[in-house]
Amino acid sequence: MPRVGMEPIRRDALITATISEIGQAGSLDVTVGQIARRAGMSPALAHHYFGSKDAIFLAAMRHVLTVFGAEVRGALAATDCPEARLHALVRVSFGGENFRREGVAAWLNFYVMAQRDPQAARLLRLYQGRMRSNLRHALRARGGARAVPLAEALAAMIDGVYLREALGAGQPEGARASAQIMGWLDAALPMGRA
Amino acid sequence: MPRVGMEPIRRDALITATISEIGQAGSLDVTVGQIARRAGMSPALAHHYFGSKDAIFLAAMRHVLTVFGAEVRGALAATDCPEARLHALVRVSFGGENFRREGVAAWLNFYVMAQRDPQAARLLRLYQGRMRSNLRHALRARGGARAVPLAEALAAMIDGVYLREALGAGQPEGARASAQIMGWLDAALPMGRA
Amino acid sequence: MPRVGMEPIRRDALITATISEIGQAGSLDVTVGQIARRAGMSPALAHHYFGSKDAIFLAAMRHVLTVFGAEVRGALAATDCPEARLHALVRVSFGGENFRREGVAAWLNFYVMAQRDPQAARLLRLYQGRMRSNLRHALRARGGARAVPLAEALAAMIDGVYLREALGAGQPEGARASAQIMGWLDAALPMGRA
Amino acid sequence: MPRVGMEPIRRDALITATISEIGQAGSLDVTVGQIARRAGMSPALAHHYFGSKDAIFLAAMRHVLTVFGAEVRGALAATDCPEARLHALVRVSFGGENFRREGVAAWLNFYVMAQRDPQAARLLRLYQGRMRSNLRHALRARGGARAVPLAEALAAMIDGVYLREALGAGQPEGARASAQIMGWLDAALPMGRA
DNA sequence: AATGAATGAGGATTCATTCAT
DNA sequence: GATGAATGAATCCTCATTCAT
Repeated sequence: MPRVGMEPIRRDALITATISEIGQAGSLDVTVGQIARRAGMSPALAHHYFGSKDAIFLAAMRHVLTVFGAEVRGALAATDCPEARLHALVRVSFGGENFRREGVAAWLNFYVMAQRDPQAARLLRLYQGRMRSNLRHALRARGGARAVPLAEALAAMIDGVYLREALGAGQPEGARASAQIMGWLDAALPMGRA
Repeated sequence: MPRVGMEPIRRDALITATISEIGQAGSLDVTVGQIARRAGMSPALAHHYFGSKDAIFLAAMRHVLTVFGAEVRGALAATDCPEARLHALVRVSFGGENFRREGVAAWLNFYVMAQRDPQAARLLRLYQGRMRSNLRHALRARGGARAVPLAEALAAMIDGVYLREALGAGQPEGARASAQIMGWLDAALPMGRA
Repeated sequence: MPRVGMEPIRRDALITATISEIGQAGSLDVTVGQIARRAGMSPALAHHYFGSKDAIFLAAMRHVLTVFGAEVRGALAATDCPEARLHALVRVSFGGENFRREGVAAWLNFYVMAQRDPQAARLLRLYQGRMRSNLRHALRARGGARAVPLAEALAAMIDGVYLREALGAGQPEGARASAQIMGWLDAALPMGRA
Repeated sequence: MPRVGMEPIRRDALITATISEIGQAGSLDVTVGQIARRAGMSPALAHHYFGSKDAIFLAAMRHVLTVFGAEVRGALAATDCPEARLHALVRVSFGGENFRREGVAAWLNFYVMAQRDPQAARLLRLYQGRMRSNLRHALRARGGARAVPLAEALAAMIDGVYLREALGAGQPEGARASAQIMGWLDAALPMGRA
């Protein structure tokens, strides 16, 4: 039953399956067979479309970061108020697609992958750079000269909370995480302080 | 040339080798053979002493956390001043044994392992619990009622900075990391504020 | 853009591509995909036309032998002088289509194929029989009763030199090979000796 | 039932099995599994001892050439008479270990392997060099200045006859092959002619 | 006529683990 | 105490081949 134009469908299915499988396994110890089965095809087809297991992983990672980037852009487009943009950045980090159990685990494991794969490292640095830059701009109004180190700190804290949520026994809860971060931010940098 | 009383020596050698291998590989994709070779023995002997690969990993993780715990205790024993103890906790987190390249990678991967292995998860939660508790006590003097959420925040931030350093292109730098954390803390909670 | 009457064109393209690929690989370890790609079509079409990989190989072998047979006929048609015909047989063996690097490798590998495939063996024996017969006739004038064993010897030697050239580091050189063979022949059977 | 000191035994068994398997298949299309099974062990053990399939093939080829070299030395040691040495060289080429059905096929396929593997090519050139040198020396007495080209021709013819025997329907017959070669040699270079 | 889609079968290689010595 | 020997199970990947379009 081969229909034409399957390529994008198959690729998407494989990427989704990869993220799910990594999320469920909690590690990159996932076989192409598992991924392919979840995506409803043979392992051979997975190789046909991606060429190698690493390429599949990389595509999955790129997908996660792309989706996240889109969400960030979407959230920032809604307002020009620096304060609101700051909140949006934090909220987006702990909301949406990439904060379900699966996504969190996948994300954490991409950090691991980046230690081995230069392309993965590049992707991750790209994400980090954009996040820092966004935070700096949003903090400028409120933090003035302290915006730069504060952006750094905020970014680190977001990752830290992410890590904790990834390990928590229960379901990660985006709202709680966001609130936590914003609470700390308000403590460190009361509004109208600059 | 089998000698008596080799057991502790062999075990130590294996644990050290495990941490080094994980650090070098940047992931848990490390074979028992590699570990054993680095430890100067046969894979069979490694199994003889630990029974399984997972047991070796777990022992290595336990070792890292034990050493870290000892360093914390040592640092806290030096003073009763809450302020100094706070600094000590942060400094210890980014200094000593577990903040060399290898140690950082191993640490990060133990987080991964904890997603799969309940015993590893338990160990990690133990460490986290102790760290939170220590931070809370040290913050009580300065933060009063806000000690609890602030401890949480500080702990998360420590992990977040850890993550960033693990990924940085260069060598992780403990001093810089400590300074960053303390800077944030001073911003959020000026001395003598409570 | 399927056009009618493509069959012979496609088949020829595939056969040529097969010989090139085998020549380049230096062995029969050549995939249908490689052959088809070089012939400018999909692997599926290659199968459509030949039915199986073995059939493709066989057709290629048949082609090589057919071309060789045609060259022999052409060379022999030029003269009736036995001496000239003898030279022609040798010259043709080391000249033309089948003595370029590719051809030599393909030829050698057809010997290998003949060890497994009865049809290939039959083809090869056919070629050998014709060659022997031609040599015998050409030698009759000069060698008399010794024509039969000498034809055998000459045939063997042609194959032997072929083998050496196939392995030589540089490009196979038809002229040198021919001269070598004729030198031996003149030594064994001086002209006008019979 | 692991006994110590198995390594040489296993290696030998694998080499022998490889030659047999190649001989039987008539090509290098032989799996490590087949070889290992015939050698009475698991494929994993075969890899343990040789590291790769190519290494197994290479060892087998080296073995064949080594045995052949030993037989040559043995035959040449028996006499100082150039004539006898010449006969010995030819006889050895078509006798002994390497002229059973299996050996012939293996030999032919090593030629193929040499087109792909530089190490194999080196081995083969070594054998060819030694053979040529031996033939030259043995021919010097009889052929004088013509020894060099004649050695070349003789070497080529030996290979050519080898090829024919490899393809013959029946069992290769060393005696017949030897007689054939010597007959031609006597025709080209009658004794006492130089 | 032509091809993208799809897969089953197989093959090299790795590795944790066991066992006899 | 220590290790070489040994393997079963898995895993990635390749490829000839088929099929619907």
